[in-house]
Amino acid sequence: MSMQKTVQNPKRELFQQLARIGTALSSGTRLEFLELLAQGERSVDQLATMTGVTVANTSQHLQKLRQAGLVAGRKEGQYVFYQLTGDTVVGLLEALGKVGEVHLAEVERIVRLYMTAKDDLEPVPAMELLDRVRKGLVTVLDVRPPEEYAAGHLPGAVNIPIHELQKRLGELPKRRLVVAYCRGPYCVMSYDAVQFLRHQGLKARRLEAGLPEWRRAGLPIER
Amino acid sequence: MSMQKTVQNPKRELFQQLARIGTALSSGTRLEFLELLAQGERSVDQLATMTGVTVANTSQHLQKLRQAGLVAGRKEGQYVFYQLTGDTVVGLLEALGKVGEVHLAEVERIVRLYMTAKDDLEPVPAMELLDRVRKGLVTVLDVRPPEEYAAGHLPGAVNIPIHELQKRLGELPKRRLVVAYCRGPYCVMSYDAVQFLRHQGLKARRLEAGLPEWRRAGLPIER
DNA sequence: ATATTAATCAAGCGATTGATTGAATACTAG
DNA sequence: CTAGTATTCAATCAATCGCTTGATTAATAT
Repeated sequence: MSMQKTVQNPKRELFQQLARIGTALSSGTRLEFLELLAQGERSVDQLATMTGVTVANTSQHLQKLRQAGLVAGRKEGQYVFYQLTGDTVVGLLEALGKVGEVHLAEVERIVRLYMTAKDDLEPVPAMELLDRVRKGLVTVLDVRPPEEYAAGHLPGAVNIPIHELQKRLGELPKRRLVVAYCRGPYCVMSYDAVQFLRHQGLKARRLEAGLPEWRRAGLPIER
Repeated sequence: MSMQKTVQNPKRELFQQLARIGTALSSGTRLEFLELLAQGERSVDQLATMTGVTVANTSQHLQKLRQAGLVAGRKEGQYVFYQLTGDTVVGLLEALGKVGEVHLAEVERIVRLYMTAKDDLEPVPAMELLDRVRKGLVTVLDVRPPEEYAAGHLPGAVNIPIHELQKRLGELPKRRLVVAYCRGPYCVMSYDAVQFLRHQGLKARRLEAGLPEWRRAGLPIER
């Protein structure tokens, strides 16, 4: 009943505040929203339909994320577009994923199971790629939907959404190395693309990071 | 009532698992434990007395952290010593703090209020320091308790706990630059030390990171 | 105006959380 | 063995969480 704002230990108060961010990360659904928002801004019902979550529910989740300072909303017409508040948030998600892969057996299992064997599809480090692209030694393939590609993509990247890969196979070089990427470390599309291309006899590898990580690393982006 | 393990979308399952880590970070008390454990391993009641939390409560928190894969326990005699499972966890805490400082107004306020004006006590980047230490241009001051110093410290660092700083002031050079550090970005001791030393007419600055961040960056450590 | 669509608000539900308390295990010292 | 200590387990309770439902507030279109 007492509403006294006990001015406690400042450090404790600080951790209490940081814990609000932790709470924001404590729901799988919210993490899913964050990963989608890492690709660019989205409206509420875009997020709702993409995840299959109720609109009202989506709205509430977004408000929790906003209270934690992770996202910000921008009203345009009757739409409200949300986006991440900065690259530090992408860094936080990266760190979270890294810890999960290393220290949570269950996560490691899922990654290994569904993201196709990592050993077989060894990824390309981001730094290495830039050089090779400049020298024209590799073709960079963006397998995301055209809207996401339009909002920003790797320099010189070709955009062929994963579903059109089969019929547009001719656009890719037969001998040169193709490096595929998509949304991030947990985006399955680039895994599938590499697997498919290899099956077609092409030389294909996967980019280690997705676009958000690429941008966060301060590497150039094309529009 | 139904306990069916709905084999849903693998990505959803993955985020569900990562959310467990988020849940572990959703309590200020647990974050406090994590920060303490970043200094080195601690027994349950060490942590309990350091934070003023009940032993039983501490034990339960630690178990949640363990279930999230963030800490691991090692039994020795009648004690159980807990420690972080790896440097990735330190990285996660760093990322969390960074997001908080940048995007949570409340955190920024607390840091500015209690951690003493940042502008006035501009910190030294870690990389810069290593060079200057090798050249003998600066004195590195570790203001943590002797036990923590013994468990690992910066190369060539002098250990003078914050409480003994006044009476052992003679051990520090009057003209040379003194760089103080302690546990991490939210450790107030190094701020206080710098403020005190400056008041005594010495040249003093603060190290940006604490020991955990230093170690995580792969920089050398002395024992 | 009326209807439509996007987003939020408000109330209610079962499930989970953080903390307390007291008992139950371990291990050590005498 | 007994006494003491460190840790965990088990039960409890208020508070919070995630989600659903239905109403409400905006902006757009007819």
